[in-house]
Amino acid sequence: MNYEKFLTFLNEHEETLESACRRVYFENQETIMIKKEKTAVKNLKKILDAVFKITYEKGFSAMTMRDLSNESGMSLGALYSYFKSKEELLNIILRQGISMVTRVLELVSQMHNEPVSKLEAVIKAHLFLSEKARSWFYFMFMEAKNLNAQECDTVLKAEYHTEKVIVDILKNGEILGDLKKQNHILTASIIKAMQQEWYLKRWKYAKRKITVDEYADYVIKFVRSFCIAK
Amino acid sequence: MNYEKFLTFLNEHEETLESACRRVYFENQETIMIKKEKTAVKNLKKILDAVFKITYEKGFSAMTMRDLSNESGMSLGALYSYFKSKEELLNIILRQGISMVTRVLELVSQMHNEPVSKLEAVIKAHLFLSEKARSWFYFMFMEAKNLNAQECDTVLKAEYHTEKVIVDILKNGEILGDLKKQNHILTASIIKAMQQEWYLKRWKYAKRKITVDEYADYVIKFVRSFCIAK
DNA sequence: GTCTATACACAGATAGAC
DNA sequence: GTCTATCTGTGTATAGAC
Repeated sequence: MNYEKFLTFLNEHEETLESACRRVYFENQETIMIKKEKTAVKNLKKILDAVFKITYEKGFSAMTMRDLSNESGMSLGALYSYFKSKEELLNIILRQGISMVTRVLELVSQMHNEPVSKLEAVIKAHLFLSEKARSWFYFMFMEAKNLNAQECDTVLKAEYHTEKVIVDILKNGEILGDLKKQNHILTASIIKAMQQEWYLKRWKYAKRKITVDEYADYVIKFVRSFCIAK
Repeated sequence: MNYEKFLTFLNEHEETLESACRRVYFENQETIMIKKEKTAVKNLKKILDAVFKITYEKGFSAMTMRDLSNESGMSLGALYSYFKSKEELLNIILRQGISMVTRVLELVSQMHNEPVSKLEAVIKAHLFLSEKARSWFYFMFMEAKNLNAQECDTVLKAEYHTEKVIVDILKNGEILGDLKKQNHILTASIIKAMQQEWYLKRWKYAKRKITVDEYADYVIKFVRSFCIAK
């Protein structure tokens, strides 16, 4: 699997950015006051793009509603018919981001049985997804801590869930004898750290013209050298 | 080297949190309106502790001066005799943090010659320092992007500098035949990612009772399995 | 050196015209 | 559905008493 093939895979499974906006619309129909789906989805996309852009530069809490109005090209009043407070906007984006990651990893995970290929597939899928939706990933990482207690718990569960996906593969591979005996939690954490590096320091790799395929292959080599049984 | 020995090492080289505050005082004497060193250093420590605590919970830009006043136990007026704006406070903390990291890594780097032991020493020193000054590291990572262009450049240079320390060791080790032929920049980036993981997800390891010594040893094992020539 | 009181700007959010 | 105008609370920063 490389990045290009992964994009095709995402399209086939209705996991584009546009369908993410459609999900946001359907899951928040009580608060979104717009009736026409097409209008709502189109504007939600404009809003999200603007949020990601501004937040990348100054963070969500420093972003003012007037900033968002200018960047999205919509008026203050119009914005407030898509969410009822700035805080709710934050929650909506984070919740949808988490469910997107979970869905995709689940899909990929079910496509493989053998531990080594499953491990590689899951690592690559996460990297490729973070490349495709990099502003979303960056946003989730940087803004998750600014949530209220309840929403914060949702994020924590997601963190543990993606970790557990890796841990389970490592455990199973150890039993089958394909993978070395190791501390599963520490290995999984380190793998997650390598994945995070990609979307947190995207600018560095862009500047050095390192592609996501090159980075992914290097991570896999690194992980293999430590995990594979001899 | 373990964490306890590293703390002794820091004390011997005047790299405590208190001396960091003293440096802040001496390097900003034009803007700090307090004359008595002892008073200034004591209050700067209170201010920094309060900034780190509040910022960890809600981020720097969401921290109000009133929050800082309450948490530090100093009045608004008093705070403004230690820095002339909230933005300047941010700059001061980031600049001092960067110079602390640079100094310590330089010190440790000069104590070793042989590539493998030098690599391990530098990796561990960074991890141990981030453990000792974890709020400072967390703050630097999360708030660096909210700087103006000039200050932002300082941070970038620091990022490249710490990366270069590792790259140089890898190159030298390759020449001497101790380390494998590899992409030095990618390996260094991945090592940095593992170091970041420790201070960014400190709560996770605290909850699981994983100590910095355990984490450091695991990182070293991981790196050795990939880097050492056979 | 530190405090309280306050200036003044700007934030989030809403009402009501179109 | 979207706009403009505006309310009201809260932000940073300062002035001047102690």
